[in-house]
Amino acid sequence: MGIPNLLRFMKPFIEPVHIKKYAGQRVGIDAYSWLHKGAYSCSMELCMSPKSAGARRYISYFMHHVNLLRHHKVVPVVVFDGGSMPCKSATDEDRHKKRELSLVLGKEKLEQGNTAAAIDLFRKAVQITPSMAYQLIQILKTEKVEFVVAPYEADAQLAYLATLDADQGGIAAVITEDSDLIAYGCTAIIFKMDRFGNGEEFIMEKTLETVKDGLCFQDFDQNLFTGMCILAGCDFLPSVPGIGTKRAYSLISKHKNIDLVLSTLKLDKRYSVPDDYIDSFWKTLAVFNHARVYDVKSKSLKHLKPLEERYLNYLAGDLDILGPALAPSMAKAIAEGRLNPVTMETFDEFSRTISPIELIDTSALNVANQHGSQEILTQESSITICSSEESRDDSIAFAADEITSGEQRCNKGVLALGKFLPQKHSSPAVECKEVKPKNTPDNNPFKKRKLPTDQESLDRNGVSAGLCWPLTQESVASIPNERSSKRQSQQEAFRNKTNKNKDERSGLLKFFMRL
DNA sequence: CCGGATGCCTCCT
DNA sequence: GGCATCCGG
Repeated sequence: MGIPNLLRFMKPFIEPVHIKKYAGQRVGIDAYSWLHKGAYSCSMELCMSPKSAGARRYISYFMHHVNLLRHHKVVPVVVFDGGSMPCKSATDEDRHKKRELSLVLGKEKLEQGNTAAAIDLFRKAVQITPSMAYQLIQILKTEKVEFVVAPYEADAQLAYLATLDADQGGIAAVITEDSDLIAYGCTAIIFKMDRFGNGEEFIMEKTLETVKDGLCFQDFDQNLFTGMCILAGCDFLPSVPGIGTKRAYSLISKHKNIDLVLSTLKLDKRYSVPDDYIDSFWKTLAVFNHARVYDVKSKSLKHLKPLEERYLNYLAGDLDILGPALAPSMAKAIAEGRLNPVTMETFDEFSRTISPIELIDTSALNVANQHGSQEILTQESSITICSSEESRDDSIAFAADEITSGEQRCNKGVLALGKFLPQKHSSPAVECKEVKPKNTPDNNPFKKRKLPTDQESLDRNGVSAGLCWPLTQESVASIPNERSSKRQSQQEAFRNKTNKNKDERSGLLKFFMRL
């Protein structure tokens, strides 16, 4: 849901822009926003006959926008969400249930012959599945459009790419609908881009130095800015009741210090601050600062902003709030769209019934040919993820999940795959079919804090509760050594938890050692 | 004035 | 996901 009202609040710093401003540059695309809008045009088909040609109109929509960018000599870099996408938070759970209800009601209406009402309900039932993303990826590959599947949040991946130079695979701006990009400190964002290339632009640097409409961020650094966003409420942590963007801004603006803001808030009798709020706040800030992203160069996971080794050790047992680490082979497979980041399944080739070329309509192809893949290829992008060498990937596909099969991906199983996965290949090959991922890892435990419905997640929260936060600038400088024994036991607990899932994992391990 | 809850819209014609 | 609107503190 992003940060409620943040865009409206930031309106004075958002200006009209046309995409041609970025001619000759690389621009990142939050795939979810175009997928969702595109799906709206074929919601009924997606609900009733997901494998029909009509159900792929969302791909035409997407490619139209891609080709619009190419037409203006902008190089698109498409970024998909990775783990934990379908079961993000409690509110997502609610939405999911509402969508399922709409689907059922829609089918009823259709049977009754009330098409108009049915269409209305199907629109409310639209969901973006990994399968849809996978099908789009096949087209992006044939069209030589660069893409990457983020290990977790696409937003974090986009913010990371925005920090890199173009020759390192970086992007000059991000196209999205999601205000979270602001919280991640993304340098340049284009919101609400329409099919003609008009949008609204947010530039972080400009915002931090301009005074407008009584708003002034001149004394804000990135942490204060992100802190303001977290206070106003975000997907990871709901705001203290009564606090929205304006009060968040006032508080940060007044104290210019997060510790002070939090302690002031805690003492203020007008608000009831949950006991674990301050703790959670710092964790959330750590997620926005150090989220796991995929580094194309090293083909492994990195942190959005570097997390120094000593902090890594310090946080050892608690790093799962960033989502489990993934072995490079796995991170790579996810990033390249070969592995379903939610279920961790690869697939069987039989699940894919349509060849990529059949998925795209001819009009899209014509436009593509006009503006040409050629020029895109000649653009220097030393890091093109989807290279032709991977044509073998065409035989692999996401399991063709129906639009209705949400809950199987919303797995309550707790499994930290992460740092205990082997980093080297060494073992005999194992058939894909032996990969048994039914009990899939829950990718972002921190988010699950919002819905601690099962005992395991409660246990885990119990474990995290005793950890060594916060990571304020002050406290980071003086990490206490005396906590080492505590840390040790936490690590041990973590290890035990991981071992418990060893068997479930072994199939996966064997498979990935082969990669 | 401020924040929160609610309900409608995103496609394309 | 956003946005407009109305309502309650």
